[in-house]
Amino acid sequence: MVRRDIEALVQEAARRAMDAGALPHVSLPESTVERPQRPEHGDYASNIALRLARAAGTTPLALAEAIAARIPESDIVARVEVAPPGFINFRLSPAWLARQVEEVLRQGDAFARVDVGRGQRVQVEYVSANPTGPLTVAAGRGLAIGDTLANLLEATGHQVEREYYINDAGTQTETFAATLFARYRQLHGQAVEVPPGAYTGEYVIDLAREAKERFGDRFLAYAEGPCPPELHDFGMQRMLERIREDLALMGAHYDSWFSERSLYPEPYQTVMRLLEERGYVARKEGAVWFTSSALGEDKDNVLVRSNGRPTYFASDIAYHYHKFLVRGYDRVVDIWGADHQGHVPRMKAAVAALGIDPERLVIIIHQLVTLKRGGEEVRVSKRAGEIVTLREVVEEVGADACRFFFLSRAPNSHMDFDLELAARQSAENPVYYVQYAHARMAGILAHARERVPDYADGDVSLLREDVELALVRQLLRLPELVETAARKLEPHLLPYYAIDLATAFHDFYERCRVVSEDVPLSKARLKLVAATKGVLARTLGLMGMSAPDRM
RNA sequence: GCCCCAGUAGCUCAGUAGGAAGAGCGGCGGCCUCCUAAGCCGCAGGCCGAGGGUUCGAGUCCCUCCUGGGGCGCCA
Repeated sequence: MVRRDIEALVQEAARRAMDAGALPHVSLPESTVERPQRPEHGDYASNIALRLARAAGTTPLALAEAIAARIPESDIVARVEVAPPGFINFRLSPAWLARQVEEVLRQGDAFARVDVGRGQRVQVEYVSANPTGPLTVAAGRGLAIGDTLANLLEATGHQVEREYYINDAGTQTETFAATLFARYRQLHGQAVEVPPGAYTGEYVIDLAREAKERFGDRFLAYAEGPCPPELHDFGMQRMLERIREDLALMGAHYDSWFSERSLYPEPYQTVMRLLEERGYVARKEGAVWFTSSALGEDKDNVLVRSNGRPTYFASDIAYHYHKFLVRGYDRVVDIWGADHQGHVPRMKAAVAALGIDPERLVIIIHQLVTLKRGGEEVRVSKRAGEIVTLREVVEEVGADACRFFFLSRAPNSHMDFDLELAARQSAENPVYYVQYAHARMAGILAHARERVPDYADGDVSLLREDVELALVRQLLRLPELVETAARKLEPHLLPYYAIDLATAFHDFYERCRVVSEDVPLSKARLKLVAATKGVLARTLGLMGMSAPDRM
């Protein structure tokens, strides 16, 4: 990775400066090299002199000169310059850059991999919406973030498991079942109301109709009681199937599906006993509480209701116990919507109470998606029935565009999604800009198959144009970007890189004819195109998007 | 009232462990005899919400305030 190579040169130069007495012996900052925004400042820049000038008792500029003069020779770097107020700027060697095309081709898929994870076991849990309705647009955002994060962690040498947590226990599922049962009875001509807090969406009526066809009137015998278990399970199963279909539409594939019910009686009972033994449990007002206020939280939280039934929070503690202590993940990443934000501190406190380092649990909160239609806000509530489903949006704008759009904003950013705009602007969506670049490359390679069938012996040292080398520079960014995005758990860096890469390619395309009368040059450029196509395809792959050969 | 998140170009948003203000869209003006014009080139557009502080240096860190979103259930 180039940044590391440059960093090593800087560190070596700094050590030499110390040995020469130009710099006192101080501990060197680990990371000083970055990519400047402006090309005049070179390909990489180190701020080491600015950071050490005070300790060295000299001016940043003088220290920069002292260090720059001691940068070891390297075939990577063509020029080292000192610039005010004390930056050391590096310009990469054109010949070395051109050679990297061979390197990218040789490495293939391995080029996008950076083994910093060392096989660490990481679980990524995302979406995990209740099986009480179809997936909403907000779930799509969680999906895009979680799925891409999982890809990034895999690319950085982690052993990744993607999990969907099925909330198939608890009050919400019962309310859902009760609604279904009421609808079922209504379809049989009974005058019953849906229960308070019911899921009033049309889809529950559809589901009741399905149940009626399948089961006839056999549940009417249960008239006055709660929803019959068989109908309840039927409803859950059908909703889950629906969710699986929606996920598949977005191209998400899970390694495991974890049922909340399966936490009972074990490991739930063990967890409750552990918390009790450790003194984090209190009984008051007929309920069992987790005494999180003793751990610095605002308040205590109920684990077991006065009616004897565990809360969602209790399930979640048992669930995380299972993740860490039964399955033994080194790290767990949960992707939650902002409506669960208040749940984060107590979840961390609970994990800590179980003796697990809370740093091992990373909870990424993504802000909610505000849906708009023609500038007007659309309220979305699963229970109230006004729903814009993820499926509707995917069918309207396509899975690739959805993913790209969801990924283009940092999880912490609020997001407006205007359905009309998304559909209308689809031709100008950056996703097409990026995919079009890939299709163009495929087109060129197809065109070349007849004229220059074999370019394996192409000499990449012929690549000397600015736009050619600018493209190579973009290719070399990918490993750095993958590492950064995985370390910071920020998948939104990928779409921006994809746009930069596509821009560099389009620019190259406009200025450089690839397949021409000049056969040696054609061969060299075909290698560049092939390398770029691979890098772009890998970038799109990390985002879970397709890389079309034709558009 | 308390807690979390955000406020950067007309709009939607980036800004890679403080370091040298960006992209896309929209606007205006150019470019197809040629491997895909879903493309390229140029122009315009900013007191980075406000005010203090730390620092050689702040969009980035700290404090106060303003605006918007989310939370503060024996719902999930």
